[in-house]
Amino acid sequence: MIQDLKEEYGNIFEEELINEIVQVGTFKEVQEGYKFMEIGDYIRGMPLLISGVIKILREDEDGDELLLYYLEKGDTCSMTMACCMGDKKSEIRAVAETDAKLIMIPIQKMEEWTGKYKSWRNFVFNSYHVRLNELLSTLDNIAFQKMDERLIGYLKEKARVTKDNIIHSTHQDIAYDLHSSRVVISRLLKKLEEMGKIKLHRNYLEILDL
Amino acid sequence: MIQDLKEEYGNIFEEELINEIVQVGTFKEVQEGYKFMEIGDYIRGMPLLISGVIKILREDEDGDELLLYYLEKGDTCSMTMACCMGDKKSEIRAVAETDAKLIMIPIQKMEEWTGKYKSWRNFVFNSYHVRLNELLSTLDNIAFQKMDERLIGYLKEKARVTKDNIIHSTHQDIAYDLHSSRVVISRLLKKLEEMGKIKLHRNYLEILDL
DNA sequence: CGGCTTATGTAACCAATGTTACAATACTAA
DNA sequence: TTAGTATTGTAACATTGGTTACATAAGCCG
Repeated sequence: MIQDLKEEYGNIFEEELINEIVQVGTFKEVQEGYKFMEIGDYIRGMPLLISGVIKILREDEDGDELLLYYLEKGDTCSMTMACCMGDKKSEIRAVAETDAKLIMIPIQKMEEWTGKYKSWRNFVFNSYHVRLNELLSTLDNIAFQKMDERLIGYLKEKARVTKDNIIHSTHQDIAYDLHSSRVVISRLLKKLEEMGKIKLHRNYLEILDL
Repeated sequence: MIQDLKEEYGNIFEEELINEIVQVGTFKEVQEGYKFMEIGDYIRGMPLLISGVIKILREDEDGDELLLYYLEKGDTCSMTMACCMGDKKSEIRAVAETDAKLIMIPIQKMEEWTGKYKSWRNFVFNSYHVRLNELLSTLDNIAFQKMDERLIGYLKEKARVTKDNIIHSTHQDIAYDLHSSRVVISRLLKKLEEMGKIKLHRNYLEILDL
């Protein structure tokens, strides 16, 4: 754990802070599909992602989903932080998109470290900053783009975070993430295939030239 | 200015911090329609809103707008903070929705105070927190609601922040904020009028029972 | 008053997306 | 192997929202 921590966070956190993290943090290794957090859950701790990808989803009252963004190594969940502050329930769902390693920090430490360590403060501010912009760009996509463009963006982003030009998703999976319907996604994917941009298979698809 | 400041922020900031703000902040009084910030502008300072309402807009590359949320007294602009951090350009446009009073803080002080004053730190964190949730809820509206529901929500919110059941907007104004077209908004407003929820006039409309 | 501008009402039409229904195919487990 | 299930393809249709076009009305200013 110390190894991983130093590798990912060594250059941004002071030695002393790293030591504290080692003492109070708990190492966690989870499999793809593991659900970290559900909407309405009380926050247990704050995650520092070491490796892997976590996807953050929003859901409306009918259970319709929408992918907000991915967390990658070096990221933390600002939503979690935002929730800690107000001692509130989670507004989002967090699911491991790939196998992942992370360190959970007890939420009490957040406030303490914020006064104590400048590097921690910067890290927290920076996370908020990044996440606000991420949310903004998600909002842009939904507000200003049509579904075909959103689909292309989704495939690119997914390929980027998983470092794999093969997208291991069914059409239904994609439809959920984009808050659309399976038929619509199948239709658009078929068009992309006809344009030579992707190749469709059962349960996965290849990105050729997006 | 000291009067206003103490009234709005006296109970959340230490005396000492208030004094610092008085020393380095500049008081500003602006009229409805005043444009604080344009997309691409470099951030000059951070606003502490004393009175009035500021609306925060997002724009896409074609110049299409979208209302993100309103800032009210006691609020500050997290987007601005987020931009300061990265020494970046503004991602949003800020326009006075009503006449407004505010204090501008030089951005250099942000970092300094964050280390020095716990109350400032909490304020900044809380602003991020509030803004993240605000953005989330904007996103919910766009992703999960239809235009008629969004329109009703818009009218309610606008009546709330302006404390006025008369909405002083043309249909075109509303269409811009909701990123829709005038004809669509006229159509939906007419429906709301037929349902007895609002009464339409030239250049304004009354909310009867939304 | 009479012409100009702005705001609103309305119809007809179009495009994008969502829905329903069903067939075809591929995989899975008994 | 076979029945059952999950996935994909596709057609037909509905709905929402956007576009174009034009009429009407209200306010403004000479």
